[in-house]
Amino acid sequence: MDNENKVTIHDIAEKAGVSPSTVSRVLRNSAGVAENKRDAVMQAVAELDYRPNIFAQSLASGQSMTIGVLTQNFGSPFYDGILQGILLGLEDSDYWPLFADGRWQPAIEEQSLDLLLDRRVDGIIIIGGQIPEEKLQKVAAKTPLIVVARGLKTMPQHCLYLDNFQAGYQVTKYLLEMGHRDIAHITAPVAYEKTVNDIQKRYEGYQQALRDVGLEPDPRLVVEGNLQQQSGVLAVEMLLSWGRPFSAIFSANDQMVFGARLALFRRGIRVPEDVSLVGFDDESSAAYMVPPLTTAHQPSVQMGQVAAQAILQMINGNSPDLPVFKAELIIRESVSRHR
Amino acid sequence: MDNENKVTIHDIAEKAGVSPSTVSRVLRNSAGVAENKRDAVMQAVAELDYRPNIFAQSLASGQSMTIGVLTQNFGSPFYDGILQGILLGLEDSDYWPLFADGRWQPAIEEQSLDLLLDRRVDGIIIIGGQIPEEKLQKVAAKTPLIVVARGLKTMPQHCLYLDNFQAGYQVTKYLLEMGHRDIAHITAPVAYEKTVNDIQKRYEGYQQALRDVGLEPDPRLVVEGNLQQQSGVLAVEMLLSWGRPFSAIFSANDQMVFGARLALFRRGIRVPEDVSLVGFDDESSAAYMVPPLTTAHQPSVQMGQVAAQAILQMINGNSPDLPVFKAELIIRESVSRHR
DNA sequence: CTGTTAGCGCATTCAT
DNA sequence: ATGAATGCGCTAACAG
Repeated sequence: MDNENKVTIHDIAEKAGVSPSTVSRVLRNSAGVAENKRDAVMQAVAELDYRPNIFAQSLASGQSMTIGVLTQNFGSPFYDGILQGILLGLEDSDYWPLFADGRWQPAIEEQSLDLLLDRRVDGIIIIGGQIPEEKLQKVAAKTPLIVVARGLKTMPQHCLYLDNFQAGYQVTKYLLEMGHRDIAHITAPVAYEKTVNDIQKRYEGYQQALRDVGLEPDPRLVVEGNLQQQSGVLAVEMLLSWGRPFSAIFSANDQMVFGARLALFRRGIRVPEDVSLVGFDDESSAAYMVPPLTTAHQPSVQMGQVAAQAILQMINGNSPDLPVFKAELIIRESVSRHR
Repeated sequence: MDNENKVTIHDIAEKAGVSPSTVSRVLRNSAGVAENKRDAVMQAVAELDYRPNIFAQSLASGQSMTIGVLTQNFGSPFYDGILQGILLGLEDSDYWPLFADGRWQPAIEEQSLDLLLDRRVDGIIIIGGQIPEEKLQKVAAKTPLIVVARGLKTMPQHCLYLDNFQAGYQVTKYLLEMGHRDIAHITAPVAYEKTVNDIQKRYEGYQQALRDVGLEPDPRLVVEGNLQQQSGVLAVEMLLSWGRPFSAIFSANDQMVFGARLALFRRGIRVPEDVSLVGFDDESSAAYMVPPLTTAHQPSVQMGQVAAQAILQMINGNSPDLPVFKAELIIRESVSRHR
């Protein structure tokens, strides 16, 4: 049942005329070895196409040379960006990512985390999710841990996230500067609060921006969706039915803004002539909507990369300083100046 | 440096009053064990929270219980769908996927494949890509292999793909039935032929459909893009500059159709009143474009799931029958009846 | 059915 | 600097 060439460290030791331990030394660069022997070993390795057995290595060394990565959903643009960044950040190291998908389900998430731990990963990167903070603390006590896209109160030194408050503030401020006063907001429901408090933060930023210009946030301008596109459609329907006039909509993510766009289209409401639209996430298709959508870009790839580098540092016993990331407003054509 | 509770099979053997091998037997279910002993073992396992050391298991058994998955690009909708399917298909097994990203670069791809092999994966699923067929043959000779989204001439029994010819044919036929006669097509350039011959197949299906109703394909109606959105914009510009009238555009993927949509918008050409539009892939945002886009759905999740199940079968020594998948036309509002 | 005995392939002492 | 010896934790072949 076994495949692979079965050449072991002994074979190359024999061929190079040295002992197995010496071979191990040159391979791991763990001690000085005479030049000529080193060369002989390298040559033997090349000739026999020797591949170290990673299980034996791990068993003997106690390290798996893998980093567990727990994401919530393959196929989500923001999360995928982080994954790509992690791949980038791990590229020049000898570590390999081991991915697991929590599928937004707490039970699956915890189970996946355990499986990752069973796989004896050397470090763990968790992207978002809703695993209880206590559990994460336990994990962090035993294994290097970085949590991306989620701010944890009790363990900020493990978190890498976007300043969502300032992001929401910034978007709203932009709309205000464009002359809008009646700005609707599509957010996520209270039930999601713990999960995606990112979304709540954006909402808070929105409120603060309004207050800072003397406007009181109007609950009739705030709708809750479930972050999916379809809920954006419903959100606009809801908003319209409430009868409270608005000249702009700020959606907490791009998915819902897509739905909002469609709903407006169905109603014959023009964008941006009648209503301006701003999303969040800078999904790639946002730039190709009709009209192209203004949105806020999250540096997801960079976040992933930083996460990977940070975890490598932690594995080496350091405590990296983790930056807080900022969103960047991407101005396109879905916002017009209001009167 | 080591973490994890260090309870080994010996500890639980001792606690349960049996030998280590018996413990192994009940854990692996590899042989009959007396009820009482089995219970004692299970209890000890639970009490001590025993976690088998996977390195030792792998070293001793020669199996890694992992499936290598080589994709081309995290964040690509179609590929991500396949990944999700693989996760699903592996869910009830004891195997775990090990992902690698080839990033569309042949060199990286081959390197990733080697790394996967070094990790001693028990099977490999390769999604698309352009690793030479000879190399894949070598790999297949040693390790169970499934290639998804790529049809290989010499090893069809390892391939899982969509019937792209019939898909292209079907889309074109639909357009013809809607009264269109001047149907433009956005495909991928010859340079991509080996890589994504999926795209070529769609093109061939397009041509055949035309011929079957007595129309000769007109080269002035065919443009090449690079599969990215931006190239869809350019494609339409090109088409327009050529001056050959057309009433419909069939794009070989959704990304480019998004670009095409934007280009038409810029030119003030209405969809579908002036020009009908059909994409391919059924990206989630296609349904929320203005107007919602007609496209062809590839059962990517299902393909991934089948791939996973097939690889598990191969690992068990069977040769699974691999189905050929069909695309499904998703009719939305971007196509109108022509005259 | 069950305990004993050998490795699996490598890293790492310990001597030299 | 380098070889020999030991063990990582588990599975499997071997006896009984």
